[in-house]
Amino acid sequence: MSLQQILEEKVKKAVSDLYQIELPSVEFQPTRKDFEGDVTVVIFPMLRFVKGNPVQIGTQIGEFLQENVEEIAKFNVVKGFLNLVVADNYYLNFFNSILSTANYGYAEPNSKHAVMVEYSSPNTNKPLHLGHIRNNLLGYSVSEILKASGHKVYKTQIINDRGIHICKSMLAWQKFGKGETPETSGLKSDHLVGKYYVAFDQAYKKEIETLVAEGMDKAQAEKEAPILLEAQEMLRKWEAGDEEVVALWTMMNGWVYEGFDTTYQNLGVDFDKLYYESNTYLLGRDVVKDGLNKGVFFKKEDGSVWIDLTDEGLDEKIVLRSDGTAVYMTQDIGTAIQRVTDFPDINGMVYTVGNEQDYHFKVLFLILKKLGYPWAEKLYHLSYGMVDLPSGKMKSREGTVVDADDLIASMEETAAEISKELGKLEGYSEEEKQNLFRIIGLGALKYFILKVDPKKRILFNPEESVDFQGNTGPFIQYTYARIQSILRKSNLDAKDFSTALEVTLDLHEKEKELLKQVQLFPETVQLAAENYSPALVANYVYDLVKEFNSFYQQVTILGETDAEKKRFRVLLSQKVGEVIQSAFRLLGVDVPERM
RNA sequence: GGUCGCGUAGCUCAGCUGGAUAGAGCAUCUGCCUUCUAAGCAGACGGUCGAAGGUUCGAAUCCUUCCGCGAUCACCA
Repeated sequence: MSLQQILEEKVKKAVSDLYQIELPSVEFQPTRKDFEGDVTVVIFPMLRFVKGNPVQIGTQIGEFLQENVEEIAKFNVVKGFLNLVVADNYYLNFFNSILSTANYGYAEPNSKHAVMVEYSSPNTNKPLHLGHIRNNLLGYSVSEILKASGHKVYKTQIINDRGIHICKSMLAWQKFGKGETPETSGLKSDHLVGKYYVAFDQAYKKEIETLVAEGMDKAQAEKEAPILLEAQEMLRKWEAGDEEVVALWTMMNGWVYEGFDTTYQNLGVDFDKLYYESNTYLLGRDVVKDGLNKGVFFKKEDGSVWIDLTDEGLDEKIVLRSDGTAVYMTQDIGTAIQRVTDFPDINGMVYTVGNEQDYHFKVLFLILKKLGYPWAEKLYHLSYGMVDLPSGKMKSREGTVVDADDLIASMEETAAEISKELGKLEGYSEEEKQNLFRIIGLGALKYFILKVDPKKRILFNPEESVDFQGNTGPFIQYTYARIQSILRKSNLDAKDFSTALEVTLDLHEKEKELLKQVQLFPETVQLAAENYSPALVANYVYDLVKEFNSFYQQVTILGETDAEKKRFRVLLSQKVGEVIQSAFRLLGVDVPERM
């Protein structure tokens, strides 16, 4: 039973004994730093039931608790706030109880229903950029958080491997590529494909210019530029299964996948199952026809199929074109159903997709509900804000993107520069150093992105890039490394680490604060899972680390002469290190032994 | 225009189901390495919580209106 649960009962008992009144609930909050105490009971809400002076009521309840509850050592009352000082041995007992707990803070694996998390839905015509990085990191982290909260999780990706965009890259390569391959060009394979996507756009723009110069109006030129018509023709050929086009498509998509794999690997994200739109884009059509019979959808005169959502305050939405072909919505309906078929145990899906698609998902979920799928109630759009540059939106075609691979590389370089300046790595091999720079560079990047509430947009300034000091990944990693250094020097053996501590120890104020923060970890994991928010984990671990550094500065650990006190401080440090590592694992960030 | 989201210190962000004097980091300034890693610690400076009303004993938090920024409202994805 948690402290708060114990106290809630006791406060109710106090009020019942003192005033013969049954309280429906009691309001607690952590005591503010400027007052003495650990937990505060707010008296104001009780005044509705208990008439009287809040200070007097608080004092009487405080006296009752001090006398009747062994966990309460002292109390004081300020205005309507009853501040309770919790006894040291309560915290020591708590610490003993988690001393040997592996994966402290994580719930029993697979104790909750299975969830599928979709993240990263790239187009296959260009390399990944900073926007994809946010998507990937968020989706991966939320998956790990859901796992830690007890869910079984399937990570998935929907790869948009068909459509006009990839045809543009293919056509430009055919026209201007002269048979260039990743091998002959020396370019990373997805970047090579991206190069031709840009080349297409340049050629297209030039053709429009020419047409406009010849007297055509701009809108018409944009529709009739020969190279665009060619690309559209190529898409038709692809849909018709033209061998040559399909072979080119297979080859160039292959290049892109190879490049994506490297980027994913560098980012440290992975997937349990892949879905390709080229396989699923026809899936939804039968379902739509079914829904048409059931009256969920209706057909217009031209043969197109729609759903009327005006009762829900939305518009009409098309689900099938007049020529019978699928739109985005159709294929998403199909994909959702396919996933439930493939993984019958899932009871919920999370779509990690930018907030520009809020409306799409609102409609998609409504349609699935109207089609009568019970699991439609358990769908969640993890909507996140865009990553913008000071110059505005990132645009691949115009080259104003922060490339994922470049960014990762530059983070590692910065980590290397700083490490070199600080010069603490004597004895490390070149390989160990490189590995460390990767851990730190990626840590800085991932933390920078994940600490922000997902729904807020991120402004990324490449000039200023990402900090390595203050509320940052490296700051937290540094604290972990310091703790490991203490553990190496502590000369304690395995038994010292597993034997329960004397509960008669007097706690230093900093030790108590640390224990309180450690105690919050399990509920933080649950809260982060409920809110699909890695930011809660990031902020939690930052507070923990700040608290530890303050403790580290003020209290000697290895220099302590009392053996039991020293052992406690080492063990406490070790536990804090464990929690840092566990929390960072939820963010997909590694921790170093030294730095 | 309709709908949705956001607006907190110069900048980047916290602030749980309403509670005490709104908190961090960066930047600027001041101390602290002959004790466990100074990527650190301690402190100073910095706020009409976009604006106005309302609910409440109490509002950054809930409600309404307005302002600003963004997204969306395609037989695009």
